[in-house]
Amino acid sequence: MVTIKDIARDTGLSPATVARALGGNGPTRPETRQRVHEAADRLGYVVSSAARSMRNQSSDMVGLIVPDIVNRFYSEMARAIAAACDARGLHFLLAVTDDDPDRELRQMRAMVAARAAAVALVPGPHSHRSMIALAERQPFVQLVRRSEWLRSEWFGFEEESGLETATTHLLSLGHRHILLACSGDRYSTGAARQRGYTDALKKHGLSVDDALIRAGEPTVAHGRAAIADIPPHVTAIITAGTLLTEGAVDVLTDRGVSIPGDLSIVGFGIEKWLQWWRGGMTRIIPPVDVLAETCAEHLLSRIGTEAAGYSSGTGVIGHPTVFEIGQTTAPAAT
Amino acid sequence: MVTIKDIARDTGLSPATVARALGGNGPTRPETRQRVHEAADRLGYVVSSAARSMRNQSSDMVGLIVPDIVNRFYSEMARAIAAACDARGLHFLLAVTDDDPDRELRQMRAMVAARAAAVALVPGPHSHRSMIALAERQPFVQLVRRSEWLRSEWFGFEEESGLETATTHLLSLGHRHILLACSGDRYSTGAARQRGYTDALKKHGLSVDDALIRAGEPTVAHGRAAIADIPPHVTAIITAGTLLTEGAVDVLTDRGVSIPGDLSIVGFGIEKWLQWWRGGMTRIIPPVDVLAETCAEHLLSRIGTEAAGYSSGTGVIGHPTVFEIGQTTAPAAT
DNA sequence: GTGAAAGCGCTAACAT
DNA sequence: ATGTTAGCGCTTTCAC
Repeated sequence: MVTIKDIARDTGLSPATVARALGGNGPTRPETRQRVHEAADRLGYVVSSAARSMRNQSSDMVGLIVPDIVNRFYSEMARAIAAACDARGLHFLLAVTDDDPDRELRQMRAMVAARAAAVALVPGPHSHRSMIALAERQPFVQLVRRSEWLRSEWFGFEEESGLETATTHLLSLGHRHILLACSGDRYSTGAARQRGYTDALKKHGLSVDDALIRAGEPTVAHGRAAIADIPPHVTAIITAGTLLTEGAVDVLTDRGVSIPGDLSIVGFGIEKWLQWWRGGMTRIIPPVDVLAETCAEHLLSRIGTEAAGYSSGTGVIGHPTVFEIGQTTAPAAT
Repeated sequence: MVTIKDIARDTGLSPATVARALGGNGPTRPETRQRVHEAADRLGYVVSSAARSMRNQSSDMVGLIVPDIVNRFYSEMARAIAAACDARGLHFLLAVTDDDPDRELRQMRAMVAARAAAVALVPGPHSHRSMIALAERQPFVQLVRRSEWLRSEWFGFEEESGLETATTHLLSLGHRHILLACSGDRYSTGAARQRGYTDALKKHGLSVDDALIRAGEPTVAHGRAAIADIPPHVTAIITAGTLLTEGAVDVLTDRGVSIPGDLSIVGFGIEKWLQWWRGGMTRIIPPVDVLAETCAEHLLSRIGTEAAGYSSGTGVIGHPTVFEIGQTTAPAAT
């Protein structure tokens, strides 16, 4: 391994001077700098970020912990944070939890072990209590979902109003029995979306039929399962999640259900295909790119400030979702 | 920052004993280990991976450098590598290049600076020459695309035969003027896909019309541009890339082109919606999940072996693609 | 403008 | 089974 010492030996300078020449910190004659850089290139020198962060007591890594990097929701976050990091000379530590609390904890420990400059987390269900102490050790934000224990800023969406709008749309079309596929209340998003749905029903003076709330994991599999049996009086469904929408569409396509003739459907997501499916799906669109940008900026701006800079009441930013009416919802048959 | 020294002071032991108790390496009395762990938990100790990698002359980081993490092609790779890392107690450094050679080089330097245990790269166009030396410093593989300069193992797809199959399919349906949207030959995949297309034409004794090969960047924008003007005698198109397919579908939907009545189309990709679009798109499917798995296993298995373990002729693994015939291709009008 | 020296936190070698 | 010591590569005083 080529070190600063090797360059010092090669150029006949001291390690200190070499470091200054390379880092551009202290004073160095331009000629010296030249000579040092030439030697560094020739010998193939690359700094050791381990040594540097040891000395500096901080690294240039920013961490992101997500349930699933294939999900576009989260890969957009990764893209935005990676871009923001690159612009600032920071680097990017990605961790995937698969919504497993143990894995989540391991990854959070790894972030602390790496002395990450900042960490963003999409918390899974039942986060371990020891996450709290780990989160306090650097600037930290929660994304999309919010754990009740973790005191931190949060960047997410106004899930309730999104679902309320969607539900109201169906009610105004005359639908009275609306099936909701969503994630369970162990996920803050699942809970919020259920609230939005039930609130809309209550505002219209309707009672909530618990059998029509199909809560489960936010997966394609649950999307399928949630509509495996649709009671005959149901005339509309809402799939309140990207993967749930995908699973439901898969089943509906297989069955050859006529949309919106037999059934109205409101989907959820940002994927382009939603606007191509059956002439364009009526859907809830979380503006993920905006959120990702906002959050990346904020998180990185907090680097260097005190870690636990969170004062309760601040920094809870719910971004509104967009509701787009397409061809998959129509008045209920009378 | 709580260090081993603090635990040593707290327990009245020496730093070395504490390290042994925590790491489980050297011999320690169970009772001592107990005491040390209790103190570590109480004080909130988390090991410094910087210090550890400095001492060990190696880190527990595995790097992946991709053009675009939102592209499912690459997020699948990330998922597979992240999972494989987690299973082995390694961690995951992700870098995004946006197909910018400068950014690619910066990210590769960062990997070397972090003394990554292994690195996988999806090379962009015109990789810098200095990538060569950086690649040699740890186990290294190329993914999907292949740079001619970089000597390393490669995991990708049999792009040529995939395109040849697709083109032959259209030829056998009687199409004689087939437009190809693809990436330029600065991308190894673009070049290979073009070869597959022209080979098929030549085998059928047809000449290649260069005006029908629309090469550009692998982006949605180019997918749109490539079919902005379709010459009247063209009866079929192939969009040889995921984002190109997306862009083309967007335009075709806007224009209300009848598929396959007016035009046959062969797409490319793994996304679920391809099988929903117009009753299922005829398409080339690269089995990305298999490739990702294979590559992750291989890369991690090489950790600890000599870095430049590449002998020419070895390790060029092109995985076959799948060709699925859907509802978007039909016999050419006569 | 340059050099000498110290120390970041950890662990392995060696001594007890 | 535990303690002592040294050093990984870098940067930052502090001298000169």
